Amino acid sequence: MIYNECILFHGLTYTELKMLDTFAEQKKIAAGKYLFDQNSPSDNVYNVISGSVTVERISSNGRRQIIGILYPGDFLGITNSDHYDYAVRSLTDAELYQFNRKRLYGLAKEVPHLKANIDQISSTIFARILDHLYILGQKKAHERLCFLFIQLLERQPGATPERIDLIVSRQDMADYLGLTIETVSRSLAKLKNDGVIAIPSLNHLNILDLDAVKELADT
Amino acid sequence: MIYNECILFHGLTYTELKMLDTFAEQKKIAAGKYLFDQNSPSDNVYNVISGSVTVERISSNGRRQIIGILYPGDFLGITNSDHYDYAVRSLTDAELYQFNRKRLYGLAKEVPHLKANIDQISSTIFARILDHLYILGQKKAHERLCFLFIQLLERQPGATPERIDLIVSRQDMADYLGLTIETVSRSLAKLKNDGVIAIPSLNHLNILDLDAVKELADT
DNA sequence: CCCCGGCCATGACTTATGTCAATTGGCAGT
DNA sequence: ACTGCCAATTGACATAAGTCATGGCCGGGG
Repeated sequence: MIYNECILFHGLTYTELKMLDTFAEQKKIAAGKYLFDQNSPSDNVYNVISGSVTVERISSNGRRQIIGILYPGDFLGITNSDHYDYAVRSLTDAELYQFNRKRLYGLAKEVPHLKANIDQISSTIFARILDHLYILGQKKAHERLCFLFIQLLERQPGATPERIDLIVSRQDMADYLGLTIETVSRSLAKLKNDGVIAIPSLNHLNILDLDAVKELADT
Repeated sequence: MIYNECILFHGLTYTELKMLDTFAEQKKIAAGKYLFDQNSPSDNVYNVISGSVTVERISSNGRRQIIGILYPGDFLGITNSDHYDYAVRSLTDAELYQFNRKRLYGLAKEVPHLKANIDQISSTIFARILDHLYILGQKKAHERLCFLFIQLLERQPGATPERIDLIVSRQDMADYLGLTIETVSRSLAKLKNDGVIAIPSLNHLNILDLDAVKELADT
């Protein structure tokens, strides 16, 4: 059990942690690979240790919606269904902890603290999805981008307003925000012209006017 | 305890049901009224008994996003947070069961079956939100409308393809689908012209080509 | 060092959706 | 039956976003 700061483990006894450990596995995945596909059986719950992954849904006609961008500490695969209704792809080389779902849920029945932690995680995910839903329904392109910036700033390790590493491609931004890549490009240009942000290099974002970004992103 | 078919109660003993009953109250609410406002303390969990309500989020600048349309049997207010991050408004006169949230969750700790039922409900809500998110990110106006039609058809009591009562106004449709009322009107006209649907009167929908609607709505 | 290929940016144009305003249509109350 | 009201439709127009095409930039492999 090398990753102990995880919310899943809060308040558990040493014995309980040891039991978790019996069905936890460490998993590595290369950048751009899929951890699992949409509709595959929901055998495991994962916890991101390092790197970054996206949760995405692809429809029969090829349109893709990115549902979430996950960082170390984040969970995925928590569901009551017997299959995932999304796929998970790595943005970077990534390491994850993999827990057998059935056994994790079984243990959670015995250990109230563990169950409470899982519920807390679900609740956080739900709140994020609601924000995202609102953004997609009501916001214009440049506002959606600001929403993304705030997400990156708040959640990406090491991010500061002065420097945020854009590990997502323009296409990923588009798929996360329900836009096309060209609209993303143009909206970035607009925000640059307005002096709200700067993009010193392709994959570096500098938020010049944080208040403006927050205002535009506001849910 | 007059409403016994509810999923929340599946598998509970008579004694357990009696305990639930001690903190359940029946609540009536007139059409168009708010059951609670956004950011109000999350004191209760509700179960819709009759009528229909919407879950909605309104931002500081006045834009409104309807997150869900709920029917008898549906739950709302399930959260781990101490406040709701949405408001609930009735579309029709409605009756609901109100459960004190703290006491319900307390009982759920004692009664694993009850906890499992709550988890099942949360899971269903989550799946719906994911579909909705995808629709808002990727679909055109007339496709979004078809998505709504399928929702109504599947969930509204008494709905058949030949006759669906539109208890939602055009504005509600717009706010649910992230569109304007005019676009809703025009997209309805388009679907009528294409022979996919008919609207015999303002609030009655007749799906003429169900396959086409399903195809357009597909998530 | 140079070339190639994958992103990204940008321009020109199209289209979907939003905005504003006028009109219609149904319904309730008199 | 008339009136007034509210919701929905429709038209004319504006604008945001999508589409298609081109060219630039940068990094990796030869």
